[in-house]
Amino acid sequence: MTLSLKDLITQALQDVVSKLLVDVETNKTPSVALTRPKQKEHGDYAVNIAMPLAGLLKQNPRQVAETILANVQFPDAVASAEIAGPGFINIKLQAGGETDILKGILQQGKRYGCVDNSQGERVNLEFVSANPTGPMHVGHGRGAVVGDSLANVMKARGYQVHKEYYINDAGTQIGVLANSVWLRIQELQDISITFPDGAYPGDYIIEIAKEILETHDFASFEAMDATSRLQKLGTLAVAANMTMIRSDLKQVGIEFDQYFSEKTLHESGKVLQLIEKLESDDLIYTGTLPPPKGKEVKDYNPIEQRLFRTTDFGDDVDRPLMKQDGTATYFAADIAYHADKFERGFKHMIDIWGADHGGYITRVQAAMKALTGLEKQPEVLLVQMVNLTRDGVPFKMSKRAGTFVTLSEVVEEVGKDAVRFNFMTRRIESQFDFDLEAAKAKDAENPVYYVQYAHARIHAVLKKAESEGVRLAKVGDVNTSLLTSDEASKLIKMLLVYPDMLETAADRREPYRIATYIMQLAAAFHSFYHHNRVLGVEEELMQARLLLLRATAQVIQNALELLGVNAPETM
RNA sequence: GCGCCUGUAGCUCAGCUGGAUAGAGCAACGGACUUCUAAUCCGUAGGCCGCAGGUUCGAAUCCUGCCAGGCGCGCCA
Repeated sequence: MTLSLKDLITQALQDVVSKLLVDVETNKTPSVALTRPKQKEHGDYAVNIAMPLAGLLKQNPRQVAETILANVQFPDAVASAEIAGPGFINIKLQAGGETDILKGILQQGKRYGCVDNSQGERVNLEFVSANPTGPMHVGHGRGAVVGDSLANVMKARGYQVHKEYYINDAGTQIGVLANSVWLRIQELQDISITFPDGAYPGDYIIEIAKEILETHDFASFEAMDATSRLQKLGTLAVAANMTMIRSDLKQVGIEFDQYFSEKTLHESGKVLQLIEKLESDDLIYTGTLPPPKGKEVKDYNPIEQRLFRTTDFGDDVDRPLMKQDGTATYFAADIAYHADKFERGFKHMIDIWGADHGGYITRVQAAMKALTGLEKQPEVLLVQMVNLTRDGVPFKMSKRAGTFVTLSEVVEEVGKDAVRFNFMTRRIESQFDFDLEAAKAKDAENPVYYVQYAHARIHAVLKKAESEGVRLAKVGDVNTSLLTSDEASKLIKMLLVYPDMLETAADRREPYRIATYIMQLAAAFHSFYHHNRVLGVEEELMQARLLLLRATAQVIQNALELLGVNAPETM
């Protein structure tokens, strides 16, 4: 791996820092961090290292900066370094010092910004995991898009990512689903039914009922006893829903490496084995839980039950693993699931959950600590709620009432690219107001068209060049140091920052950075385009500008691909 | 009552784990198409960074306490 210019400068400074600290007693050596200053006058890079050092050396920052500059051995590409403000060191590079890297972008192509690492850390990334009781709604869509993009960035930065979907195909909800389908099946046979409050009212249940009747005799269900009928219908309905969910996911360009069924955990006995193990490790005792806070519980009656000592591992209260009816709780299955991931060799797990599961994090992590000794596993990313509006008027979403808006409907209405890009324009910690009309609008309000337009524009120029018989010079022969205009410098800077941006996006699990970045990159390009003519200028300069355009197109394409968004050549 | 998330321009959001004069887009106003795609660009205006303390050379960023909004708090998943 070759060191970038930035790395070389950082190293040169770091060496001096270590030397200066030789005689100082300290347990920490401040690390040099180059930044890109906002103001052009502050040079190409700036370092604040003199400030933290000043405290340790008991000198004033500017003095320290002088000492550093007197001793540092910068690489040749550094034109000047001067002290500014309270003690910043501003570094200016030779004119065109970094423009060479543009050539690297074209040589690396799709790999620019990526890290090759076959030894990269294995990570299990679980996301979406929407219940198989209906189609995906918009809220699921956000988690899906974020998860998929995160997987892409982390892969690009050398992690080995395994994408997993946990199917909650066990528990009472499946019973409700099965019953709802059974009612609809009877209804389709003109049997009069009463549809209870608890059942799922959505029309998709009728579709599922129809589908099932296409391959199964009504009589065969009638012949069964109620329990096995519901079991059979549950299985069929889950399968139908998963087919639907997978197609919803495919519609936004998402596929998983593995779909993991909760049911199999129960059937294989893994859940019970887990409970037995905890029993034998003396982590379970008989006790009574206090009544819940928050809401009034009228008929609260304390029950004595077997409790898992999760409080010993950081949880607020101990948790039951078995319900009164003798079946396992969701929590029991979930820790069996995460334990299974661990057994499959994943020491690092990331789960993406909806904000409504926030209260669940501590108990799962506590359980995992008890079982595996791992700290803070799984690493949970909470995605805040999506508030859907149309022209500013909110939609009430309720799966129960059947009034939710499906992801599929939204994708059909506004398109995959707009959905994916829009979901990536905000940090996951902030709630998302998703307005259907705004997302659909093909105007400046919609950032996805802004960036796609930039890409298409570049290709328009390239095509024009081709049609005019312009022959692209060999990359190595292009004189990139001619790219000196303000707009060109800004654009080049944006292109150079790309690998750093990807690194933070991956390491900090902040894939939204990619979207923010592309918008800035597109802005830098549009500005360049407007002020610098590419075709028809003097040959050498034209070749340099064409190279810059190609590099820009490459980076836009790479970045959009990570977001699962198309980079069109014409619009 | 407790836990998690949020509060930055009229609106929607960035602000690179403490740096230099807090930035974009939309909306408003004023400009730029005989010239590579105007789905674009350039400019003007717009800010007690929720409030109050604290930490330090330096705070939108870290800590504490309030205020406001969202989510959650029995063997539902």
